[in-house]
Amino acid sequence: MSKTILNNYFQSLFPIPEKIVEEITGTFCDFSLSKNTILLNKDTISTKTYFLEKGYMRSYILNQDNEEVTTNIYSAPCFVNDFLSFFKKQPSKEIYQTLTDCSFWETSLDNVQANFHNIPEFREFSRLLFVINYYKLNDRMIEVKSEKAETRYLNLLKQQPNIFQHISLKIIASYLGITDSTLSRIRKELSKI
Amino acid sequence: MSKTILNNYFQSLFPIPEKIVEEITGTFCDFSLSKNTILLNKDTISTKTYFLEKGYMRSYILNQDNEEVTTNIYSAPCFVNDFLSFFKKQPSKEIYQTLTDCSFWETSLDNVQANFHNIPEFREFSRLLFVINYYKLNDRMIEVKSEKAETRYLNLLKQQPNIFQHISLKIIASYLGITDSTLSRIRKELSKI
DNA sequence: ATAAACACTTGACAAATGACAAGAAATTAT
DNA sequence: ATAATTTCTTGTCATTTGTCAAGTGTTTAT
Repeated sequence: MSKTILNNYFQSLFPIPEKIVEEITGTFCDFSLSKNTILLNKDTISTKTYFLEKGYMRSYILNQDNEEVTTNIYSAPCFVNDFLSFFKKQPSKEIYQTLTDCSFWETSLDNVQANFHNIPEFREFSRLLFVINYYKLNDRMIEVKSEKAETRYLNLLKQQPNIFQHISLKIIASYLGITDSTLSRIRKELSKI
Repeated sequence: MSKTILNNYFQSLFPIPEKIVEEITGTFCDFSLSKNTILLNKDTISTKTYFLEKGYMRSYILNQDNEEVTTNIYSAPCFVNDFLSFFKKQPSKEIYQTLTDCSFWETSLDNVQANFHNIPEFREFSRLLFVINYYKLNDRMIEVKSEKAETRYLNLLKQQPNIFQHISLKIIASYLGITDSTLSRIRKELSKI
């Protein structure tokens, strides 16, 4: 299994000498999961960091009424982590589930720690990954507070058109913070124009 | 000016030997701002990291209609950072404003970088700060998507009762993602019970 | 091949929230 | 001390979104 995609991902955020990238990704192992499989369940501690090389995933929580609320959608290539669970060794509140067949790279916390403390470039990379993730989440937060559902749908359609080919509208609706009925009506309205 | 509060904050998240904490905070300088002053304006690059020792702040953005949307509320003691602007040297999209008289500690990116690469304990501390901030933001995201305004208000009242003594309801409403009229009605309804 | 489960749409109605305007109360500036 | 500004409340009405239930078409499991 070639590590090209994984290695390129490291290069894409931050210029890192190829030798160092190979040192970082040396401990990563690959595996695959089929559609609708749970990668990380709630109430479990995440012991690995995951890189999604191919496929689509989501994370979701169950609210008081046991309804699923999609918290994030992941399209490869990207890292998939429950930061709190992985770094603080706490039980995850969210469930991470594949939405298509997926292939991954994983490595352990020990390896991440070794890289974090020994490889300056990896430290910078990790921090950048945090900054970018935080910023994306913050943007979504602003959007959900200040835009109505139709605008949020249109933004998503523009920013991640590919997910509509692979993920059900029910899940996309829950990601947008609306019901599937409402999303259906929004799409109907927009199709009239 | 005593660095006790600042030093204790470092100790509170992660056990760090006192000598090392003093090494970390050695480069921090203090300053004060009066109420309703802008600490960091939009379209500017954040060159400092800030620790709010005393007082209350908020960050907000201006939406298309030039309305203020409060993105975060800060109550001392805590770090106040625009991560993307500070670490990626990009213009900030948000405005950071004091809501009461505030006192701060600040240090430069160069100092943060030196600590990040030279002091393992600081690296761990920084990462933990990111993890905690991300997790809080994620929780708020889940809340705003799955709870109605009244529940969000009650949660805020429970989790941060102190802010209601220092921050106007208009700003709190905008933080909750509702109008001040709606917040006023929610409070009226609740007071009846 | 058939049944079961799921995805999507739609209708009728209810609930939540916003928009706008006006007024009272509190705070701030001069 | 007075005026100006801001904060908070409240009324009326419109808009957005949710709830529940039903129906159709598609996918999945056996």
